[in-house]
Amino acid sequence: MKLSRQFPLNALRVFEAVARHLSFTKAGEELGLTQTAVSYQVKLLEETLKETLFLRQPRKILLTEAGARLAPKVTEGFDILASAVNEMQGVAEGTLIIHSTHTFASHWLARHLGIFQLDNPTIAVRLETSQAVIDFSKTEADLAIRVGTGEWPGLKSHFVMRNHFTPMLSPKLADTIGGVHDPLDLLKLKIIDPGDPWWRLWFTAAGHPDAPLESASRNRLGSQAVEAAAAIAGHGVAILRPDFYQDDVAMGRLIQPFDLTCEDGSHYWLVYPEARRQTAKLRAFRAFLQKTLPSFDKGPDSGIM
Amino acid sequence: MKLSRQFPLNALRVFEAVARHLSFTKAGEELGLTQTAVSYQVKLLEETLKETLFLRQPRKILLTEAGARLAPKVTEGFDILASAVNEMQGVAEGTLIIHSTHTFASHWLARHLGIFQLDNPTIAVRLETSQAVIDFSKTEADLAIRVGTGEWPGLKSHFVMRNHFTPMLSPKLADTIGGVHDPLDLLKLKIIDPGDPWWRLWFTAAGHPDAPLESASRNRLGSQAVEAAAAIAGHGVAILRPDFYQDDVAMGRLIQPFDLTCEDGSHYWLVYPEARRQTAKLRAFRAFLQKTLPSFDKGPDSGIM
DNA sequence: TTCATGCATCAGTCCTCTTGATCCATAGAG
DNA sequence: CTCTATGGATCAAGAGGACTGATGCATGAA
Repeated sequence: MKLSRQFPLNALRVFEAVARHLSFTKAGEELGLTQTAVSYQVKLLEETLKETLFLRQPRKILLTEAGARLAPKVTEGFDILASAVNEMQGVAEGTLIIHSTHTFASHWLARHLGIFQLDNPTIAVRLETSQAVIDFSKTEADLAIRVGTGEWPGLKSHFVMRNHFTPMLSPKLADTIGGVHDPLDLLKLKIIDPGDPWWRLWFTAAGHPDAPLESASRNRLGSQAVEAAAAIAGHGVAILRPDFYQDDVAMGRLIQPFDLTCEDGSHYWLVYPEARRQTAKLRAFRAFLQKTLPSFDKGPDSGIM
Repeated sequence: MKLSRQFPLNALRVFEAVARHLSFTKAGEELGLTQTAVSYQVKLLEETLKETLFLRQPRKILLTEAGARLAPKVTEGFDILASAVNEMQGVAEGTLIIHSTHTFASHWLARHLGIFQLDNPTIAVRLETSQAVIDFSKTEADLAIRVGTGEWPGLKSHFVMRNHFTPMLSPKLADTIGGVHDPLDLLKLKIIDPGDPWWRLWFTAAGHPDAPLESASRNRLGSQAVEAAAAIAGHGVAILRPDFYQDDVAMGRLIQPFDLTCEDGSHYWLVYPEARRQTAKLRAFRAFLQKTLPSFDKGPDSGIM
């Protein structure tokens, strides 16, 4: 209780309202307090300052000289505080901070965010990328795009898209072996990061669970972009998310030899703290995904994509 | 508790300190709170604003963008509030508001206040006169000079001077009857306000309780100055406080024919609310009276004057 | 006179605020 | 790499402050 005694801010706030209305009762109405409470607070302030602030005359009150001198500056002070809070909230509402993996950011968000910004010209977007799973309490972010199962305690998550993958390579490389027609053809080429579990999953799905793959332990975290670059350069076959490389396919830099795609159970999700669900910018972003992605919020098992 | 919920001012104050120190613990020390209390208040504010203000990282905290935007303006707001209170108190301490009867103000205070102001150049004096007994809760005043018995509930009173009186008249008028040598000589002249009870008291004290005086009921409240003016103009004999007319005596405009003075039990007192006893300006004023008036604070029965 | 208005006072209640203990994560020292 | 110090979060408990409703008082208006 010490704080309120050192400097009775609430009493000062009540005083400010009373000074404006020149009425305890009216000030109480403005503040949602009873006249009794107002009287109490004013008295408290007067005792703290050791100055009489109001002259209580029957049926009306007047400011003393001290009170009259105090009131305008107090009003100014509270105005600044109020506007500070308002502006802060306004600005905060007007900036959307997105954390995403580098891959998703560069291959999907970067390409579609323009639509969001056209639809929401008042919202500024800040896009941050990081491979690590961010902690909303330690990092400044309104939302994040994460890969996982969609289960994170305390966070609300919406399904964004499946995280499927399939081998991709440059058409020139395919030509060196007369084209890729069978999954096993791939083994004639250099496999980029053959230790990636996705390879085993894919070959298994293709009916070749025993395909001879080196089982190096290297994790592919964060390297999909590098692998893609290597594949485009013709250094080998990479296992990639085809969605993300449609441009490269269209430009003839990559081909997807098989329709077969695989999944490992983890997908892309939009996540944010449960409590912020209702902010305008979040609603706007959800609406944007809804409009742009047919699969949005439909769960990993319902959508086709 | 409603006020603090609508807009948690104390939490804002805590936030301000934390933002300056970038430390919950240090802010707590500044405010005289524990780290726990600071943590609680910050959390409260964040929940109210629905904005994270600090990023809690191990062994240090950072302001979020929202927090960084909020902090400087909040500091400014509190600075203004603090300076408002300080200035108000400074000004209030620097102004002494005296309420006095018109008579005492014009005949004693006006003549001696110069000394007080020389001794206390930092204190501005505002002198208000009124016949009515003022109510400190309804009128703005630091102290008052009152006539009475010295007993007022809730007020501290110091004896200032006896309220004695004696007949006074113009020397020219005295000459018209060959000088005033015996109290009964006065009856040869016009008595100004013969209904004034002071006349009866004085004649009784002079050994003539049966002096023939008209017993008009008119009260002399506030009219001493008028009576004096009439006496100076030679219109008759007035019963006055000799102290207040020493100048007129010195200038030959009035004479006090008899040394005998009377009292009616009421005297001049300095009064002020008990609670304000220790303010600097009140101490200064008491010291001034002490220095200037031998009778000050000695009680009506001890002093000679 | 009687009524209406507006503040002060009082006693009681609710719940905010604060504390102290404890836990946890990390940076830095050795 | 282990150990220690630092700094914040969490928890339960308790004190005391803020608020309410009823009542009283003084005054201006009808």
